[in-house]
Amino acid sequence: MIKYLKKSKLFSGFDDASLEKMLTAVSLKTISKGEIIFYEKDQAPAFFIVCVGRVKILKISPEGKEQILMIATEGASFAEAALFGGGRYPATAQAMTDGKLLVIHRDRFISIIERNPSIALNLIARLSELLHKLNKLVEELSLTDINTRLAHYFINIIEENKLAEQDNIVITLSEKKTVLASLLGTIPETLSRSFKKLSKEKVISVNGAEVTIVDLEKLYKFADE
Amino acid sequence: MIKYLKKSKLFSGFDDASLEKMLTAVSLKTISKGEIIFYEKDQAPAFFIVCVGRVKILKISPEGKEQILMIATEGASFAEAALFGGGRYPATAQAMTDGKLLVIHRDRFISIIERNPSIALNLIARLSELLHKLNKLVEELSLTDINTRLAHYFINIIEENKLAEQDNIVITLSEKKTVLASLLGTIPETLSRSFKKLSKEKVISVNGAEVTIVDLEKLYKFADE
DNA sequence: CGGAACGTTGACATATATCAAAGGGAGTGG
DNA sequence: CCACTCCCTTTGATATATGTCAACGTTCCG
Repeated sequence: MIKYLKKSKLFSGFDDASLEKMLTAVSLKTISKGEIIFYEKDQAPAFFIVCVGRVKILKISPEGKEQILMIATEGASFAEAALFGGGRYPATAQAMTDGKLLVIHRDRFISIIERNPSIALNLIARLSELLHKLNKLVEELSLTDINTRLAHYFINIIEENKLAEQDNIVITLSEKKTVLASLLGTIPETLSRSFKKLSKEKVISVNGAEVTIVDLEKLYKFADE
Repeated sequence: MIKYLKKSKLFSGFDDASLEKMLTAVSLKTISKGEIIFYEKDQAPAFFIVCVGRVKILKISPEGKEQILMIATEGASFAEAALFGGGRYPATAQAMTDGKLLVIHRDRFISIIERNPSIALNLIARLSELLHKLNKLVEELSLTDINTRLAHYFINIIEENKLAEQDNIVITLSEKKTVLASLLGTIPETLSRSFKKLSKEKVISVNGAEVTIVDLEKLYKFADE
């Protein structure tokens, strides 16, 4: 399990001795595709790190519309914040694939960080990062239309992977369009129309899950609205 | 300044000796109504605690629509998360009234918490609380209509102040309706119509800034949609 | 008293959701 | 290898919520 701890953002950079201490707070859990790991409002005795697989964190409206808050991939942790504020999970977690999770148990973990400020600092950094992301999501949901959000999505990918220099930027969508719709706060039909719109405006061209950036400058212009 | 530190959530419960240590990281700042304390994307050398007055944290769209993320009242801290993720403020802060702020300087504060796990734990709790609130905001923006959001707003106030037992629940709005609109992710015209709708449905009755809950059960029903 | 900010109302525009239908693509079983 | 099914995706017609713009009344405060 130490191997997995090391791969996670939260505990990377620690020496084996520190990680050994963590082990008392950790167990392993196998998940299968579609499985609900926890429901919103469940009691929160633990948080998780993804070793293998992918997990989505989501909210569901009474009418059944789904808003994905984040997708946790390998090495990512989720539900860290549930340990403190209120002790309940603020959203639902569902496995998108089969996989394995590290389960970090609340009480033991807290007593560990009480004595290990550097772990606390890592956690603080992680929570800050989450806050930034949610901040951004709020901004997009409240202040921008879907075309803009889609443009932002591409720009993020381009910047994170430093693709801007290339001549031909091709992005292979890592999510099904249905899932992407939910990430962007909309539904597949609307997303499909947004793809069409950006295509018609000669900003991108789409072929299944392959998106070619035709006009990067225009893409930035779209994102600015 | 120790007095103000004690009043803040972040540092309440500490003894004077611990707070003395904090003083090396703190200075005082006077603000006047309307003043911009920082802009989104500014370099973030510090975070703040409100001693006197009220501050709003907001995002602005290119078209000028404003989304308030939170309103910091006396004792509240804001922009804590900016110290870590990226070092820039993720939103703009503006004084709603004249007031005074404690300014907690980044580098000194970090070196203090490196040696004081209990301060780190408090900070973690605070960040978790913020995450919960943003989570909720995302949910509302993405999944519910304005009538529902307004109902939620009232229910929150009722539950926070334990008003449910009273016969006649009267809420005096602590915000101008323009501000409330921005908090709920909408504009004054739409909010006004929402007030009207809830009034017509005999859920509330409105007289200026005084809102009387006419039918609590119905209010909960509205919030459930 | 007068002006500025706030609040409401109406007519209208627009973005997005909803509903219904149909076309692929991938995988399965015969 | 074909036929079948399931799920994803797209498209069209329509409904609805919310934003926009303009006008007017109201309150607040210098």
